[in-house]
Amino acid sequence: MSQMQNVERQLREMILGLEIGPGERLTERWIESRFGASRTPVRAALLRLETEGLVGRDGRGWTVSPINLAELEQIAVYREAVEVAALRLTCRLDDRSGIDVIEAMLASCDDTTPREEWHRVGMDFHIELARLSGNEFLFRAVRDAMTRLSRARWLEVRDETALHRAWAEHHAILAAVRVGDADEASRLLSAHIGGSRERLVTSLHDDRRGLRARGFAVVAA
Amino acid sequence: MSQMQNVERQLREMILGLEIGPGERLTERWIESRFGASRTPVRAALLRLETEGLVGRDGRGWTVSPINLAELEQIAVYREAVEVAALRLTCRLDDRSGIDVIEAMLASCDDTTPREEWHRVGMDFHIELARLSGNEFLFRAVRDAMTRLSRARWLEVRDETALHRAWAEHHAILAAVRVGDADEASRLLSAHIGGSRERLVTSLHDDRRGLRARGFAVVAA
DNA sequence: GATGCCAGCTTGGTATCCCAACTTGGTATC
DNA sequence: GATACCAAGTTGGGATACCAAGCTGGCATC
Repeated sequence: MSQMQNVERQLREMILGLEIGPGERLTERWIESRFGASRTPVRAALLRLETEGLVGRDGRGWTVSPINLAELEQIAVYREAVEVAALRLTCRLDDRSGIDVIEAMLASCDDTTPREEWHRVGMDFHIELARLSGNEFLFRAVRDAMTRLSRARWLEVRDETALHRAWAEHHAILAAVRVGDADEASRLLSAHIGGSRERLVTSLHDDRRGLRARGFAVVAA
Repeated sequence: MSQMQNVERQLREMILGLEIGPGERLTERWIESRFGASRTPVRAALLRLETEGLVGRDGRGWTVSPINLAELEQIAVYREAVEVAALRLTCRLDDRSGIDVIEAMLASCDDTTPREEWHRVGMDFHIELARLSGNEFLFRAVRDAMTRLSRARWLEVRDETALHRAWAEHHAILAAVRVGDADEASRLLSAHIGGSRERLVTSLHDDRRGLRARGFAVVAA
């Protein structure tokens, strides 16, 4: 593994894992010493992460992108458009056996599974579902949207009931895809994403004070 | 203007303008000497252009992305999803006066306008229409898709009639948006994009031999 | 004590150097 | 003539040196 990919991967993990807080300043020299790399791979990593929206330029200098409420709502609209489009493509495929793999993925979570794993699988559900469509651009759009959302997603599900409801919705979507009912699958997916957005925005709004107290920059809608 | 942005912009223009042929190899050192910059900004530019899909890695080394017929078809599906989503958002806005600006943009082309300008305005129509939605992600998705299509678009319109028909469709879409008829606007836009895809693919298929003769790499569907 | 100013430090941007991996061309060997 | 092999060159990845701009802290001035 090259240094470049290494720095990129580790830095992304730190940002997504909130080990570096949203809004925090980053200096190339700090990253350099933190990961034991020189500035060349550091800059490459920053340029990449910038296109993912995880870091941004702050005049001179770099900043971990703040959590932006308005942006999260826009992403929800965006992902609904691309996820539904991908889903409709998938429903028209002759071979939809790929949903079995996704079904198995969902089933891999049980009561003993740590919360963090549920989150990851919940995201992967949407990503893999989009991948089934075979359209590389729709897939990437969903993957990138989920990446951007992932820092905020840990806020979303606190209670078990909401989590299990989401899982039931995932299964229902797969069932509709299995029988090729594009309209029903789309309706379910739209509702699922809408509900997710709703919970996310509400939860984030409620927790803004707490986030700010932890030093995280949160931009209001 | 910093060197970094300079190299990026000039290199992008050369690639989009087919001054560097699809499939051509690029070396960092050649770009360096060509634009009188050092390798640092060159590499920053390449990393950027890679995320735009204009250049790619070829094992070790860089290559101008070939024109990929399958990719173009996938982009057409992708852009239809995001453009229609953006259009529907726009139709729900209270203030849709932005379409006047777009209308004026269309009107700026007449029989004396060079062919290249028609192309640019035709692309900008879709980009600006998406911008009206106010959704940054849908807007960027459309802009990036149009960028990727732009190298192939010059193939599309040879005859005047097809060009004028496209313009008529543009006007019809705007008219539907103006009165807030989302369903009609979406239908027209979908048909417009579908027709565009059809002509593009046909034209590209017919010209593949010619493109290859010019040394351009073209990947079949 | 408030304020203006300057030296020094920090920062990202750029240039340049080094290196390992790979390519290439020629050559010695059979 | 075919082939194995080696030397020289090329390439991208990485490290480092240097620079201009901007920030900071402290000192002189009022």
